[in-house]
Amino acid sequence: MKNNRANRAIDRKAASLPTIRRLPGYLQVVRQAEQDGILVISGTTIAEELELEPIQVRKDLAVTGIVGKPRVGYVVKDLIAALEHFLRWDQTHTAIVVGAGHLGTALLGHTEFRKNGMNISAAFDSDPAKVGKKFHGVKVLDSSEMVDYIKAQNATVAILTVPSHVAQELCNRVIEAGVKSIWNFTSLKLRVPEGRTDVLIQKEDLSSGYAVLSVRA
Amino acid sequence: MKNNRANRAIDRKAASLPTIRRLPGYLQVVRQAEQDGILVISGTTIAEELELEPIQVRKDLAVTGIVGKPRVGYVVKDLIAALEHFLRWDQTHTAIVVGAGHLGTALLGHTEFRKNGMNISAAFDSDPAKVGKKFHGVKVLDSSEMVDYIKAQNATVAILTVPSHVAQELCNRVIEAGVKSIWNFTSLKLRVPEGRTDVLIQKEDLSSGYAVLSVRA
DNA sequence: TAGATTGTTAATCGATTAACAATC
DNA sequence: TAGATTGTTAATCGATTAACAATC
Repeated sequence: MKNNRANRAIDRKAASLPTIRRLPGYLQVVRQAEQDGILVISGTTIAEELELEPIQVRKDLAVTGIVGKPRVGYVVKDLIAALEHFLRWDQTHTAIVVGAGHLGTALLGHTEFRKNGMNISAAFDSDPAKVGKKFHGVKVLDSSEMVDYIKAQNATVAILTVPSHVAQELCNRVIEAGVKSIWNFTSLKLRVPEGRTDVLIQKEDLSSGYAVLSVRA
Repeated sequence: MKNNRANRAIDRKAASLPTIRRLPGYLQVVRQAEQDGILVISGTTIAEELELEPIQVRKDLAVTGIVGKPRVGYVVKDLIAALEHFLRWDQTHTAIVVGAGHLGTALLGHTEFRKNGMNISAAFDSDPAKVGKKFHGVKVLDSSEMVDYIKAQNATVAILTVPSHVAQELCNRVIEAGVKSIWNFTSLKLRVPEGRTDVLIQKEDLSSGYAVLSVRA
């Protein structure tokens, strides 16, 4: 198997971060259209639904490789497939939740993830009171089993919902065990070990959202 | 009392959305420095901590009105105050959580919000099994009491964690009752009633983060 | 056909980065 | 003083928006 990033450049156009972040919104609208029995949808329609500019929608959709029909729009079925494929939501990613606290268990119940290819197969916690319990059908295992589990199950995604003071250490451990993507819900900026350019850390920052809410209100 | 937005323009420089979103990160670093007994901190140091460019940190901090000392940096105590004031985190905002599901109750336990001026005083749900319960010290009340409660408590923020299909209706109801800011955790794009330019809806989008994680991995 | 929509190429806008004088 | 850091002004970079020919 060759380098993933290089291969990807061939079958995908480059997409900016803002574009990538808008794609799920498009997918949601188009999936809804499919539910409503609509077969073809125009960029203009999608734009109205999301209060965006039609030109922005067209440009964004273009990164998926979808080709529309002038005068008509995009074939709904094809557009969904193109979006899902570009997002890699058409394949299963095995994930674990690290930290079975309030937020961690809430994410276990988030059905939307599963619909989009992310299969959370276990949660881990060091609290004996939590170990062995099940939340939303997902079992909480002891942290000491985490590394072996990641290797055995070939988990590629770790969702970090632990207290800040243990976040970096657990980050290191999941990377060591083979995790390729870390979804960091802690308020701490995490660092990847020196030279591990194959690992991605995505920070999910509630305080940023709260800042916008506070300042713009 | 005069128009808030107009007043604000006088004592605050305009800040771009990206800048606003980075401010909580700076605040976190500087609060940590204070904890460590550090009295003065340079933009360079903050930048290193967050893996940003020093010039970006300086430019961002400037929006708060803080003035640093060449050769030295910023007085930690003053910088914290400036950031908190700019973010309006130095005053209390009364908030309610609408929808006491997994995510809603998780947010009730999020202590960081309280530290930053957001006081979640109640949660609302229409499920009789949930009404009357307490999560993390916050009571769940019946949805039918919501409008009266917002008026009586002068709640200005509503955190929406309800199923998509009831989100728009509840959005309308909290606005009607006087809420000025809605933090929308549903996957639905919400609309404010015609002409209500005094209401802000901030979408908190887990699927955007997941998209970045999936595509960049 | 007439007209709406796509997709490309160019223009604009805004955020980031660079350069550098001022300063403690 | 020497040198690190601030804050301002200018340059660059990248994303958004506009214009428009192609097309079904």
